[in-house]
Amino acid sequence: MTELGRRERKKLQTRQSIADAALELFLARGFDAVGVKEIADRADVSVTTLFKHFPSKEALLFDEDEETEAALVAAVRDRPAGQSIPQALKNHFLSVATNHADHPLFATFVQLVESTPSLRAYQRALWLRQGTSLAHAIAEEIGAPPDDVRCAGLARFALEARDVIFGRQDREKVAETLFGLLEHGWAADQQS
Amino acid sequence: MTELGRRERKKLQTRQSIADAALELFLARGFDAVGVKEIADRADVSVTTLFKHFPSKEALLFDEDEETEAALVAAVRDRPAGQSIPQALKNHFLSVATNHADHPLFATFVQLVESTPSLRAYQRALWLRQGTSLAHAIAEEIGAPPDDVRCAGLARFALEARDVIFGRQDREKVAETLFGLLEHGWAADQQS
DNA sequence: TTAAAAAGTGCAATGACTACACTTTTGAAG
DNA sequence: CTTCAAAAGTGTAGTCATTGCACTTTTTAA
Repeated sequence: MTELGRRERKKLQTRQSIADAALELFLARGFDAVGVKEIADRADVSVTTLFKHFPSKEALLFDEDEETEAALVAAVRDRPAGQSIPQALKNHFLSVATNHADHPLFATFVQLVESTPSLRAYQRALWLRQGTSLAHAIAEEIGAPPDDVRCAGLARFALEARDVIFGRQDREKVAETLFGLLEHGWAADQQS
Repeated sequence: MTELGRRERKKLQTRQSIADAALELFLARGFDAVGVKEIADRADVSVTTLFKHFPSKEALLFDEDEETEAALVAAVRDRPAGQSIPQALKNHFLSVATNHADHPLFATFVQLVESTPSLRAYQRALWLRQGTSLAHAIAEEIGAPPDDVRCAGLARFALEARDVIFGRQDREKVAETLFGLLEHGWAADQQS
């Protein structure tokens, strides 16, 4: 199933070297204080090659986003019977957040992103893209047309809530409050 | 009250020339196809001067934002008695949207922003900033502490809703749906 | 009248990103 | 095993937004 030839392996390895170099340098000295050239040097590739693997400097930090998106959709689709969609999303975000809190690097990573405007913007853009997939997943789940406004709205509100949740310390309580807000309106004239 | 000396007047005039030149060129040829140099030339100022008036190329298009923010806060604060806050916000956005729909330039402007990623990102960042003022206004209105999570959430959801609303044609219906979602949750354990 | 603050200028630099023309490596077909 | 086209990588030179600097010209206010 995963038939990777030498070529593909080397390519992935190069990509990984670049991403690793970037992460280390960014964490050590901050996003704006590190130039693309320096990252390329440390990964022992040319700047041109770096940009063949990543579309922008910001992208160097955000790699595993198909997984994130798949997990998000799965959280909605595979939620336990009887659980509402907002509930499922709330639980998903909380579990992701606490999972990450284990990883010691992660706190630093979040801090880096939060403190760098251009990274925040980039991350938001990525989330927005996930918004449409999430909206589709929700729509399918309740048997609505894929571009249903209600579903699109819930999706965007939920992603917005995630943004707020990750920025706070008292996640549990915040999540409860925000998704509570959505839960009632969602349940009002919709079952599931 | 509005004591503007010659100096201030000239400064404003320069600023306006730049903004005008930028708007014309961007509308005519698109954001990415117009260089800062060209704008400066048309406004008959140096590039250096341009950047003394505006912090970035994107900022050339978004000028009147203190007004926007003030109007937003006012919409909440001065809403008719008995009207809920989500209702007030919904009405505000709809009236702004239809007001703008009159102005023929505005449709083109919206189109320009929607179709240029870097402009969308910039606009979102501006809205986020308004989010905190709006949250404060809401909190004050219901007598909550200024950093109340519930209010911050409602504020962000509302601004998100605005984003969706402006991107659609059937604004009225969309607004009804989205703010309906918020209305119920908001009313659930909160009066006003 | 005059000196300091503000507005504007041109120049040179930085840093992200791209186009280009080039070399090396690799997969696969014969 | 040879060969050859695609893929991966390189270096150079460029564009474009943005900033620092040292400078000139206004404008204000004492």
